[in-house]
Amino acid sequence: MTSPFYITTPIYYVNAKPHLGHLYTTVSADVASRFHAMLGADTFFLTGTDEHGDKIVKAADQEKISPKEYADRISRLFYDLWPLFHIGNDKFIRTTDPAHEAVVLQILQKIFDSGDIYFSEYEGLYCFGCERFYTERELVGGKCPDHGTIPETIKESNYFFKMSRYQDWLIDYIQTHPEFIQPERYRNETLAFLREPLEDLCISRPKSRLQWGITLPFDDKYVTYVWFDALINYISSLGYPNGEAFRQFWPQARHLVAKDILKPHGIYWPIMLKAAGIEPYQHLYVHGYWNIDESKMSKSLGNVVDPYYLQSTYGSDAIRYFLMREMVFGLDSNFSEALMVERINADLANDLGNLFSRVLAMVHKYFNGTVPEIAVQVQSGKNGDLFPPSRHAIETFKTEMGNFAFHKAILAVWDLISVMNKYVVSNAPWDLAKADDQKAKDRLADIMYNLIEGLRVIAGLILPIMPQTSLTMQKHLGISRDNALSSLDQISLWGTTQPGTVLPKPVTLFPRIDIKKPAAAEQPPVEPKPLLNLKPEIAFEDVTKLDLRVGTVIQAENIPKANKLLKLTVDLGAERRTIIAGIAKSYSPEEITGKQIVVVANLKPAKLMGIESQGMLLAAVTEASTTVVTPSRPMPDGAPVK
RNA sequence: GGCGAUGUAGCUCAGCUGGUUAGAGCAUACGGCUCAUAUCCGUAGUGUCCGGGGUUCAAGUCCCUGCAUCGCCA
Repeated sequence: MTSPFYITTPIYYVNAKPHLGHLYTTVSADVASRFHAMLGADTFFLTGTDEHGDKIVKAADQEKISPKEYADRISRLFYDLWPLFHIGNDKFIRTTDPAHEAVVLQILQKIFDSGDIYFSEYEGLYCFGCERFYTERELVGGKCPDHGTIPETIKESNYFFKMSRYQDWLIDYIQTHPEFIQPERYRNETLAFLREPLEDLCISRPKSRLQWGITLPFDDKYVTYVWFDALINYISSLGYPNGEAFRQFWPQARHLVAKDILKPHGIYWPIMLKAAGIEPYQHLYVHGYWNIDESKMSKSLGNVVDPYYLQSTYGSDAIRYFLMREMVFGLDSNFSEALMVERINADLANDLGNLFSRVLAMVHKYFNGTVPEIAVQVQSGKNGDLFPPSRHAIETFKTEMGNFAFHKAILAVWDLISVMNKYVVSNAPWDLAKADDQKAKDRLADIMYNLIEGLRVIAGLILPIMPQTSLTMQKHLGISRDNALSSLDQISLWGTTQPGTVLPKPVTLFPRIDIKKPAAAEQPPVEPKPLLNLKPEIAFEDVTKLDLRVGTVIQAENIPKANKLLKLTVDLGAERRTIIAGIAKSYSPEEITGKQIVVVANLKPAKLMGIESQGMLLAAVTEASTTVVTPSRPMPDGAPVK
C-alpha cells in the first residue's frame, strides 16, 4: 500500500482578496493530491484562511465592521473560489474555528509546561502594518521598509518562545534530512540563516494593544502572536492529538509555500513541533513568484490578476494547465495574458484538442463511430504501435510528478501527443480508407485503435492537471462514469478499450482564442471595487503640522551601492537642502534635475547610507513605478503647499 | 557590507560528472497533406553561449575577475 499523502497550502491571510499567487499554490497542491490518489494513496488536502492579528482589526475598522465579520467576508472569497477551479480539498480550516483554537491552547500549554516559554520585557520599534518589531538598522530612513511609515517605540512585557534552544537540533536535522526543505536553494537559504544565532520568538501580544487573537492559556492578559497560532492549523486540522486523521496522516505532511514565508515554515514550525514533542513534517516545498508584466505581484497592492476573471474568461482547466506548465516549481515565472493565450492555442487547441478531434472524427467517418474490432497486433498478443511511447510517457510523468516537476510531467504528455500527430500523418488513414482491400481495412482499424488507446492514456495522465477535460475526453472515448480512469495502473494497461463501443460525436475541447480579439475584450472583468486600505482618519490639525514647500532640484547624483536612492540638492529659495529620495529606479539624475518638486520641509533629518537627508519629497508610488509630484505651473522656490 | 543564484537563438528556457558542426518549444519563412478546431507534418535558418583573463589536447560546461539582474542576511 502506498503511504498516506498529506498536503497543505498555507492558510491564506484574509487581509487581501485571492490572487494569482494563492491560486498557483492551491492548484499545485490539488494536482499533487490528485496525482497521489492516482498512485493509490490515501490523501488529505488542506487549505484555509488565517484570520487573527492586527491587520485584520485595522481592515475591519475601515469597513466599520467587527474583525470576525471582516474575516468571514474575505474567508468566504477563498472558500467560494476553489470549487470554480475544481480544487478538491478535504478540509477548509479557519483559525477562528473553535476546534483550532482549542489545539492552539493545548500546544501553548504544553510548551509552557516544558519550560520553553518565558516572560520578559522588551522595548522596540514596532510597525503596525507588519505586526512586528524592527531593529534600527533594518529601517530605511527611520521608516518601515515595507510600509514607509515611522514605527512606534513600544515597551511591553511579552512571552517568548525559546527557539534558540533548538537551533543546533534544527541545523542537524536539516543536514541529515536533505529532502526536508526543497528545492535545494531554499534549504541552503535556511541553513544560511541558521548560521547566525537564532533569536527567541515573541509569541504574545498584550490585549491592551490587540484583542483579536487567541488568549494565552496561562495569562489572559495576552493573545497569541498570529504566526504561532496559524502554523498550528496543520495539525489542528487533522484533529491533533487523538484524531483519526492525525494518526493516519501526520508524519507524512508536505507543506507547500511561496518563498516569502520560508522562515516561519522552515524554522519556527519545525522548532514548535519539536518543542511540543511532535514529529517534524516530511517536506517543505517552496515555490517562486509570478512576475506579472515585468513587475512583481504583491499582497499590499492591487496589481494582481484576479482568479475570478481568469476562470470566467479562459476556464478552469486552461488556467490550471498554464500555471503548471509555465512555472518551473521553485523558480519565478512570467505571467501575462498574451503568454497564456499563446499556450492555450498552441498546446491545448492545436496539439491536444485537434488530435482528439481528428481521431474521433475519423472513427466516425470510417467506422460509424464504433471502436473497430481488436486489431491484429493486439489479438496476437503484441502491444500496439503506440504502446511504447505511451508507456514512456506514463513512466516519465510518474517520476516527474513525484518530484513536483509538473512542467516536465506535462512535457512528457505532450511528447506523446506529438508522436501521435506524426503517427496520423505518416500512416495517412485517409489513404487506407480509400483502398479497397481487406489488408488496408485491417491496418486502418489497427491504427485507429492505437490512436484511441493513446488518447485514453492522455486522458488519464491529464486527470490531475485538467480534471474536467479528462472527464470530457473519457466520455468521448466511451469510458463510462462507473469505469472512469482513477489510477495510474488502470491507465498503464494497454488495450482496455472494448471494440464495438459506440463513441459520441467529437467536441471541441479548447476553442482557439483569436489573438487580435482576446476573450478579455469581449468580457470586461467585473472587478469588485478595490479597497483603498486607508490609514486611520486624522484631524485637520494633523495636516497643518506638515510644512510642504516647492523646491527645484538643482543637482542629482546616484549613491554608490544604493540602487533605489538618489541624492538630490534642492533649492527652497531661502536655503538649499540635501534630500535622499527613493526614486532611482524611476528617475535618472539627469531626468530629475531641474524639476520642481514638493518637499516635506519640516521633517526631522535622518541619515540614509551615511548621508543626512533634510526632508523628503512627495511622490506617487506603485509597485511598478514612482512619479514625483510636481506643481502644475512653475512656482517660486520655497512657496508653501497647502 | 556578507552569502548565494542567474546571465545560452526574436521570446521562454534545456544543456548531467568539460569531448565531434550548441539544442527544444513558441514566433518567422517556405514546402506537403486534407482526417481535424485555417489544424497537422516536413524543411530552413539566425546565436561574439554577458565581458575579460586563465587551466586543458579540448570549455557554454572548471578557476579568477569585471558587469548586469535577483534573492537572503546585516
